[in-house]
Amino acid sequence: MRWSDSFIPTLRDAPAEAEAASHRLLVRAGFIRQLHSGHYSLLPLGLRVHNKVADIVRSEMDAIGAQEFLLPAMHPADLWRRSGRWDLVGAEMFRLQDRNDADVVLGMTHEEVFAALAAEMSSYRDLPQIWNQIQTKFRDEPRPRSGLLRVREFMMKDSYSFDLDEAGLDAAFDAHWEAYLRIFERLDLEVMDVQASSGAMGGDASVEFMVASPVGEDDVARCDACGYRANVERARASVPPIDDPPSLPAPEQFPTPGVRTIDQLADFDGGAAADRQIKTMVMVLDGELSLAILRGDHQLNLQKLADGSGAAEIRPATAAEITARLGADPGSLGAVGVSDLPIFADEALRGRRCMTTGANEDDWHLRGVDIERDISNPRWMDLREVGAGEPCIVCGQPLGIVRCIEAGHIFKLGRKYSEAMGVSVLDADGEARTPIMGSYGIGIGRAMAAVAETHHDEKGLCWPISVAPFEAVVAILDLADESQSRAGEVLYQELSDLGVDCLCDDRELRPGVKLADTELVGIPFRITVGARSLAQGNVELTERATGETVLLTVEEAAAAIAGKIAAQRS
RNA sequence: CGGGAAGUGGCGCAGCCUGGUAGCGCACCUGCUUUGGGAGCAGGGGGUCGUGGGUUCAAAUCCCGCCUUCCCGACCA
Repeated sequence: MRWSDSFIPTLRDAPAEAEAASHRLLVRAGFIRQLHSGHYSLLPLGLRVHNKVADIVRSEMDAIGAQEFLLPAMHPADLWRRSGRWDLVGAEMFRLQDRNDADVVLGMTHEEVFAALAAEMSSYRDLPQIWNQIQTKFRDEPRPRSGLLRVREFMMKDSYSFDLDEAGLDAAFDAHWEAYLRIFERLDLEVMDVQASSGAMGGDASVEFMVASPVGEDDVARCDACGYRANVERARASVPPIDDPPSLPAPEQFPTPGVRTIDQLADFDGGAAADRQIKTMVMVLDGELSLAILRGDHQLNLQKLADGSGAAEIRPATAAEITARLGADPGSLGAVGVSDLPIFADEALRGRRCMTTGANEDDWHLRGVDIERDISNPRWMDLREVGAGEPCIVCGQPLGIVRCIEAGHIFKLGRKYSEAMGVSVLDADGEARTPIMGSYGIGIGRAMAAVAETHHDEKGLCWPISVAPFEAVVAILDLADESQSRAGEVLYQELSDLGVDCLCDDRELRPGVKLADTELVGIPFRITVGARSLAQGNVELTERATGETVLLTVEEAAAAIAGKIAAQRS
């Protein structure tokens, strides 16, 4: 392709609203443009990269025996009612009516549609199956952000496995796990496969593929010593035991004028250290007021509460709700004597005695609280969020917390959707069986942004050859110079004939502009054809990633470059 | 949805406080010169100042409403 004929609108300045490096650079280098919040147009260069990412994903899915489908993006509401997600999902799903006032949705994922198709299977002989597609998903995100990293309309490779039993699911799950690691390796993304919360998708096992990046939105706890790693929504650390003094015969109320926080109570004369306090959080779980209690110096992780309680929707209670029900303001709350609300207790409180907590009366606290004795029917679960430096649950070494972009996620789904859609096959004994499903996703545009995020420098993007918009660019510095333009044209032709995905920069611009543009766009190899080297019969080969330049004779250049590129392809 | 910021030509910004009919850099068009790291000179085109209302002789500027975008928190590929 010729640059002079192409639409590659590069910008010297990035739009003011772009902050993430991938966002700024993809806009500046002419890959994407925003249409409105969360919806981006892929320009020709952007689509080339997007296609290459999708091709890599597709080839690895093919390699594990997945069959590609293309399903509708618009679904009848009925399908989502059958799975229960019409009510469950809420505002994140785009919903609309057709001309007959029938409810329809824009698919945010395709479990329902694939499961509906799977209902055509009738024998165990039809299993196992792995079905995938690369399709646009729509999600009315509360907050689109960071360019392609979080959008409302995006291409996702989603695949679904159907197996007769758990062992089959395990095999499909592991096959995807391996395939995903290969995909991210080919994208030159360093991913961590981490234990994750299954969240709203349901199911029991899930693994996320995380790319470390400050612009990510997830935190991963990682142990460098033993390799333990998990999303903080799921990660656990060991909590050193605390030696409690003997308890009082019963909780004792004492005045604490003005004390509203854990810290204030820790400093208060007659108070207690944070790790000897019980923190009481009032949350609304699916509309029901509930208490979550933790050690005073521990943080509640909302996802853990959601997973542990099974609630679909969680929010902190408002001050008004709290006062109406508990009779005190936030800051003086406690679970002692509360018997009409569900109480979720963090494991770290188990067995603790002689603790201090709010009395549900402003300016009063209780001391001498013995948890098992004084708090009625708590449901024990892991609720606390791990912090950096805490001892690893496996080996005891300090954990690190790393900010990450979630690039892929695989789930063991279970039978929720196959059951809802009436998928049933007869097994070898003639018994009806509901196949078990797995669900596996990679966001194509997000992966592209993650590559941009981790492959750039001050000059611009720096694509790995596997997904670069072009593998090489021939930059003819002075078009007016016959010998340069002739040599450049020949080289461009030879490289193209040798199968190199090549761009020819034949624009009549000053050399500085052209060189800066190729660097901004991030093409891995630049062949510079200019008077200086050409006088000796040479052209220059510059590698974008390293800036290294070597001289090659005009005659040998094409073959040498093609060889070099072939060696780097994955 | 809670908190913060911002909407002036394609991009980046100034002008607003103290109202007087819009300006700068980059980009763009024409000509000449220039040509190995974002050229120079000369000429030129392009803006309902997000939007609706109000105040005023007069509004980009002051007041009120709305819309949109971005950033920080709760959700996800």
